[in-house]
Amino acid sequence: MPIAESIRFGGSEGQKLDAFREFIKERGLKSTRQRDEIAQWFFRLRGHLNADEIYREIKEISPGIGFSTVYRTMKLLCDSGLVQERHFGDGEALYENVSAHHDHCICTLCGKIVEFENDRIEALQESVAQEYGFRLTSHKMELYGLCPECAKRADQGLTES
Amino acid sequence: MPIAESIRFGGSEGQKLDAFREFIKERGLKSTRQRDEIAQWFFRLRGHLNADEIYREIKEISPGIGFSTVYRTMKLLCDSGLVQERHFGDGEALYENVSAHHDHCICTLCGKIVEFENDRIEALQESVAQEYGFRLTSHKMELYGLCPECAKRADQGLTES
DNA sequence: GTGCGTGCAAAGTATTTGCATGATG
DNA sequence: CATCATGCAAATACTTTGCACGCAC
Repeated sequence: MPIAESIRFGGSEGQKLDAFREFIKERGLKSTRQRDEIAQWFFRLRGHLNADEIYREIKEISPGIGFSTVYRTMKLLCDSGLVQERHFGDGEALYENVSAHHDHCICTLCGKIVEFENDRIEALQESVAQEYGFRLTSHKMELYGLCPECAKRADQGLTES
Repeated sequence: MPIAESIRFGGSEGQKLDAFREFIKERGLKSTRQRDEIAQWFFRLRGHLNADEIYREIKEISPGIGFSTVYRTMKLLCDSGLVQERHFGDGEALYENVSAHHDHCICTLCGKIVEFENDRIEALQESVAQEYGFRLTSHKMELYGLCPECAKRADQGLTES
């Protein structure tokens, strides 16, 4: 176990940065200014960003940086287990920090994303996996529908048509 | 409710084709040979196909067909609610017939996909959605891990390294 | 110094769009 | 016969790769 579970799930930014540096060293890779800057900045975030958003933000900190470095570093971060890549709806990759297990509720109208956790669902997932002999490593659960605001708006809209 | 739920979930191919034609008429669109051929052929399938696989298969039936027609028709089928688009792992779109609600267990080594249903999980999803005021329309749940064969192979492999 | 990392540009994928022609209601 | 659909090619969006130079170990 190269990176302690306790750090991977919910460690502070500093711990995560250390864990990432350690991961890099273990692989015989090199610690660079760009990798540090992206990682340090990203670990502070909450939410889901695509590659372009990350690139535009990180360019403020690290002006000369290239798009490929962002992709390569995000891939490294995913390999380290500290960050996860997601694909909601369309095929664009969104990155988020791995914290505790959590899943997503996504509004199909306004795109709002609510995160939630449910231990009973997790337990049932494990039992389903056992039933098929699968050894689980991760999961994704996405609930799609209308958020309270959009649902209300949709109901009001119904009276017009 | 333009298309009856009973047809959308688990109707026969013929019922689905009728439902699709009706959907097209409702939208003021036109019924064409290509749309019928793609729909009729696709409704008979089970499993998950990408656009390229669909294109290559449908070309056997409908030689002159274009890639764009496949994409446009699959999008129409998704709009009709009879087919669903999925993105497992990477960002490629996979299409599948909507049957009963079911979810997926995916082997991260060999790519095997097992489908399953679990009413208790569905019920919990509904209660989570209520908690946040969401009105659910659909969901995706994917469990990632090693299938029995790959898990066994991985265990044996461990003794070598 | 060696080898990996970087930034750029170019190449790859997967998907969408513009347009002239053809088919449908 | 007006409108929508088709097939092609070009365009787009997102991501990866090749390469020359630079930096970390």
